[in-house]
Amino acid sequence: MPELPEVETVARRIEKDVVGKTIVSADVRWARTLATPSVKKFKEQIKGQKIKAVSRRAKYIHILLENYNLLIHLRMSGDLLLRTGKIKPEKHDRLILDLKMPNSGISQLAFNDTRKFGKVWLTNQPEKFLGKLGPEPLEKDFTPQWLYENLRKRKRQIKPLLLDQTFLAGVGNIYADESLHIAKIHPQALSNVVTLKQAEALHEAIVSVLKEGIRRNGASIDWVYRGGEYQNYFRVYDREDEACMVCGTKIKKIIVGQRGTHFCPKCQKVERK
DNA sequence: CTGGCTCCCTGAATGC
DNA sequence: TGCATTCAGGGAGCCA
Repeated sequence: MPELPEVETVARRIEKDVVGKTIVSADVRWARTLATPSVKKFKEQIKGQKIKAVSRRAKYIHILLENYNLLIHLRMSGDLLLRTGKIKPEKHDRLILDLKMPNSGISQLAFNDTRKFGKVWLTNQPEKFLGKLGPEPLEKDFTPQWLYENLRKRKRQIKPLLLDQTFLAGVGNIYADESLHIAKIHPQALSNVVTLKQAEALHEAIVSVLKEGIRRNGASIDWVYRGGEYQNYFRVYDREDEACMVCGTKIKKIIVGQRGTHFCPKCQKVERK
């Protein structure tokens, strides 16, 4: 499921091929994919807009246009696909943008999303939707000290807190489980009793796991999101009853904050202080 | 402030 | 074999 590394991979993949092109028309194939504005306004506003840049913020893909910002959230099963020429839509295409260069033919940017959880925003106030997000884990302002202080400020189970996008941006279920295992912290440990040493270990684990995910083009789970390799390197995620790579104990799966959670009961003990 | 629950969806897995 | 049911999962919204 697209988390920071998968979204980064998708953004980098399309960037070269769309920057500089002009959106000549939009085919909205599933109206509820548009968070804002209405289908009618979306089509009017996006028509003729030139694509200036593609970047990522948290799990959003940010496509900068001349007068607007196109924000795309892939949620569970979304993907962006680039096609050359006039090709008929594929199953699960929810939005198709026809792109054109001055001296070349049509190409298409398709938002394909099996489960229809994904959302697209067209806005001139991107900060309205991105402003409440926490820091980027791969940027300079995410430091061990910041993590320590902010974990201590809250009193929550640590895993749901890592998944909270207003706390830290971009971490999802897979990378949270992987990070906590590397840092040897129980997913239900309370954030306010984490030690500086643990926070430092967690910081390093989050950064390394996200970088490794990006290096392997993300993780492909089941039939959702294709092309990544990171699923071959999972330590705990999707490894229930398999041996922990550190101590050999069977990995356990429990529900934490309504999310499937994988951890090693020996390496990741609950802290009681 | 926190946590729990529901909703949005489809396709794979499971049940009979 | 085939039909019906169950379930995962990111994030918003609601409630306690």
